[in-house]
Amino acid sequence: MAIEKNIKPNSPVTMDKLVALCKNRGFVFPGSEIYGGLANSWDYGPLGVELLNNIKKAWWKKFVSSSKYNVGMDSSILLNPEVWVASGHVSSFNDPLIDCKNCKTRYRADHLVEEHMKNGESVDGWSFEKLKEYIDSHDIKCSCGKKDFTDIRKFNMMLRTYLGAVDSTASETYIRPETAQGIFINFRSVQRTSRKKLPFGIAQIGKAFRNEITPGNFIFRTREFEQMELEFFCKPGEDLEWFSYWRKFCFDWLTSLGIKEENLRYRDHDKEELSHYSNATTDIEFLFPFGWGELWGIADRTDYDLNAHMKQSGEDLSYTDPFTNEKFVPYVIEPSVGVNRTALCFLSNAYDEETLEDGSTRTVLRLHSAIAPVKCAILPLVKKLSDKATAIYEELIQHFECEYDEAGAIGKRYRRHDEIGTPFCITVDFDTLEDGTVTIRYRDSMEQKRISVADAVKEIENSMKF
RNA sequence: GCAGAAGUGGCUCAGUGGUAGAGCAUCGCCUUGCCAAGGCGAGGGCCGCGGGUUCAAAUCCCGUCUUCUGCUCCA
Repeated sequence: MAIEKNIKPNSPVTMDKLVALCKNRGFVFPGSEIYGGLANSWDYGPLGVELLNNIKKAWWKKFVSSSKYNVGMDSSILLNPEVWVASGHVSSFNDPLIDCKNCKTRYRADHLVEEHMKNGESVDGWSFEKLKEYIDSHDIKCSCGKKDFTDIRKFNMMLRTYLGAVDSTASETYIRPETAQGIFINFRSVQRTSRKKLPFGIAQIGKAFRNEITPGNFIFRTREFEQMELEFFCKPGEDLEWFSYWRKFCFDWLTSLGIKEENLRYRDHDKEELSHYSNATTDIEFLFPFGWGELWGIADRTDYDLNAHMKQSGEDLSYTDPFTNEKFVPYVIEPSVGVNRTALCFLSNAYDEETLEDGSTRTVLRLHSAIAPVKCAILPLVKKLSDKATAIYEELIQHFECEYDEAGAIGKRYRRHDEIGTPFCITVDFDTLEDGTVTIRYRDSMEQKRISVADAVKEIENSMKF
């Protein structure tokens, strides 16, 4: 990245620094690197996968395990194509694209025709054949002067694949662009088996794929990404109340894990911006190094999805209130957040540089213990203490993620762990051989104290609560 | 897709026609008794790829690929 950007006045973080740190320390690598790369794909290394897992664990704990309302599920990535007809994904994102074979400029065929007709008439509903015929039979040229267009092709945001061994006989299907539909189509089964009464929610973590025209900003927008979604079903009329509830719940989850409030804001969509299915939508935005960006979308989807699936499938997805016998189609509140985007949020929020008294600079990731990939580093003060330190290391990895490092000066090893966000370092010295105590050193304050190994374990485990 | 920029060891880069370099990083040994960069040594590059010019190309020319940034678009 050529341009250094930093729009956060009091933070030293830039995208360049984050990308470099991620690559150098094993969080995130450019995808398919040895083959020259693949645009906007990223692979997660040893620290990156821990970070992602910790984020998912923390979300699941708050939204599922410790929630009295919600249950989890895991639906298939490949679904019957009818699902996407019902959801509107097949029809409503279907641009007719046409390319000039000469200069490679890309146009939207419908725009070309409308522009040529110059009467403000809409060509909505025209078939691709009709559009192509109009273009061929009229004097429509590319801006390069040539009239040599490709056939019209539809651009759909969904990635497609074929089920079945032979392409020609296989059926075309889609790779899911969101996890939500997998929940809606299982609504009845989950409700029946979990015996949940309204209001209740179904949560899912999983990958989704979108053929984005413009991906970018590192792991912020990629064609393959992971979502953490909750579909919360409630009675019509109670939806706006629950909408507010989850809106705040999501915000609090972020701040409880150390995301600074000044880096967060709500952005309510106004009426014109609302999608066709939504009553109300709020984004929780985070101040990324490149500017404010959507992190979490909380939408009141009304009964749109369940109705659509009822219509498409002919199945009854309504709910009967066991107390009143009232039968209705539930409304849905959907808080949806991207895992990868959240990882970028945590990294960016945690990144700090400190100038110490001796004038040197310390890079430190102030990650919450629950999120930090490594909770504790075990460091022998000098190599002679390796045996004892190794024994302690082997004990501690039974409790949480630890790293052992004996290379180089002690101060250098502290700094290495500051840089990857390790909240605690345990140093083994000669007193350890005598009385079993170690030095625990804190990433944020750089202070240290004597402690028994057992107490250190307790303290570290405590710090992971949120 | 368009426009701009860039591709030389893991990273940052120097090298503008004549045997591929530096710093940092990595690894080994020594040193090191608590906040990095002390000593010695080692590994690691078809200079993105292909073609051309030349006695000779990382360097000049043409093509191509890839990446990044911006734009178009966006549930």
